[in-house]
Amino acid sequence: MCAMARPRKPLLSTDRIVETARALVDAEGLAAVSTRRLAAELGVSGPSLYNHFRTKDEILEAVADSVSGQVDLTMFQDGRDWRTALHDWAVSYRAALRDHPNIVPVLARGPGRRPAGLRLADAVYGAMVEAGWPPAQATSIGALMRYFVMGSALGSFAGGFVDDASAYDPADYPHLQQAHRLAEQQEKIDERAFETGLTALLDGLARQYEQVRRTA
Amino acid sequence: MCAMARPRKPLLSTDRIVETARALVDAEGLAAVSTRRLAAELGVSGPSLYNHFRTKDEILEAVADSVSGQVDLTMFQDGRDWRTALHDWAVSYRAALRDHPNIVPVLARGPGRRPAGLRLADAVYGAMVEAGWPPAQATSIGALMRYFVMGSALGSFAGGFVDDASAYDPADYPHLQQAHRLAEQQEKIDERAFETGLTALLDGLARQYEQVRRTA
DNA sequence: CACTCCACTTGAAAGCCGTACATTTAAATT
DNA sequence: AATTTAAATGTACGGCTTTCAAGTGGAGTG
Repeated sequence: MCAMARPRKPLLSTDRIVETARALVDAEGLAAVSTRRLAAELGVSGPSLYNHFRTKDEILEAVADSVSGQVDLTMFQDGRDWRTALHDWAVSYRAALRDHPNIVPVLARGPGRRPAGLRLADAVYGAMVEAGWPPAQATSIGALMRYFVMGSALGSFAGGFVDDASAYDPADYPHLQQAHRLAEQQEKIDERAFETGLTALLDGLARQYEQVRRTA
Repeated sequence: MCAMARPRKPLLSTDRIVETARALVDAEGLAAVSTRRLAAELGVSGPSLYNHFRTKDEILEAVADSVSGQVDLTMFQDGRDWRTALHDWAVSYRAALRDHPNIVPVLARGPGRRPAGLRLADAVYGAMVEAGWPPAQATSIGALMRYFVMGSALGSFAGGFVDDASAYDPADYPHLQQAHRLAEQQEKIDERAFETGLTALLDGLARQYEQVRRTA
């Protein structure tokens, strides 16, 4: 019987796979992405994917990279001062993660060998050095900003406090009595915590910058 | 034939399961923990675990919680000023994660309903309020500190940059030429980035604290 | 002491999963 | 025209989590 040979036009392309996978991740979460399910979504049968990717993980990495690619980097070329650029970058970074919260765990594994992820690190590092930071500090800044943005994404919209009040015995957490009620306003809390932390970080870095400049 | 009945003394206990699971995670990573493998490690057969936990995920959550429980919290009762206490807490928190890096992805999903995780949040919140921070800010501080510590753990010892130099085409990331070499010194970079970021965060928060105190 | 009930472990099995492999056919290359 | 390569397929293997009925010893009640 027909063993479905090579079609006139390829049914699959890496781009189509990544795009469909991203849509599936966004809509139903990481756990919903199985090779069979994704293949079905593409109108294709299971192992076909392996003609375009060596492994399922490669697909997820590609999805993650496509999200990294959505982070705006133009602020590093506008002649903005380093502090404003860094702020805007963090906000844009976080916005990209917020748009695709379900892929964050993959992204959080670090830049790895993903081109767009590396481009992020490169842009920050370059801009900081150009702004006058010593190379070692510039490296640190890239890393610590990533820590904060990733942590804020993972800890919040990827599921933080449980909103089921019955999960808490108020007697056990005396101070949280007020705080847990806020679980329902989780979004606002996260937004505020992110802004507060970002401002604090940048204030603190500005202080270090002055010291560095003074001794140079 | 013998269908292995109820033994004189229960072979399993939730504590023994959690302890063994933690050892397995530490030694071989999250991926090595399958119900069968864990059961084998306990000298028991597969589904026996389900007499003590409803799901595998519950086991991992328990492991994560046991790690949260190792975080020192005494600094919040020593009469230390809030800034020093916060610093010491962050360091202790990170140290606990560093001791069990493989469970970090589970921990990063947020405190959920894990008792020890909630106790952490409670302690920080309470200490900040007592130090004079307004409740809303205290909540933010607990969240943003968690963001930073978790992000730093995930982004670094849970696997960051790939150390295979062939992964990078230097032409693509002009500024990273120097930086990527440092992948081999990853640990030192992470340590420094963490310290730099923590100091900056605390400096920034101290500044906000002054403003808050002044207007109160 | 007899008897019932429950706690604990088990083997078997259902229904997923990722992926290796040989196979088929069309396109691309020589 | 002959040959190589690319894309899709069906089948299959081994692993996974979890369910379930069944068996058996201990604990509690009469």
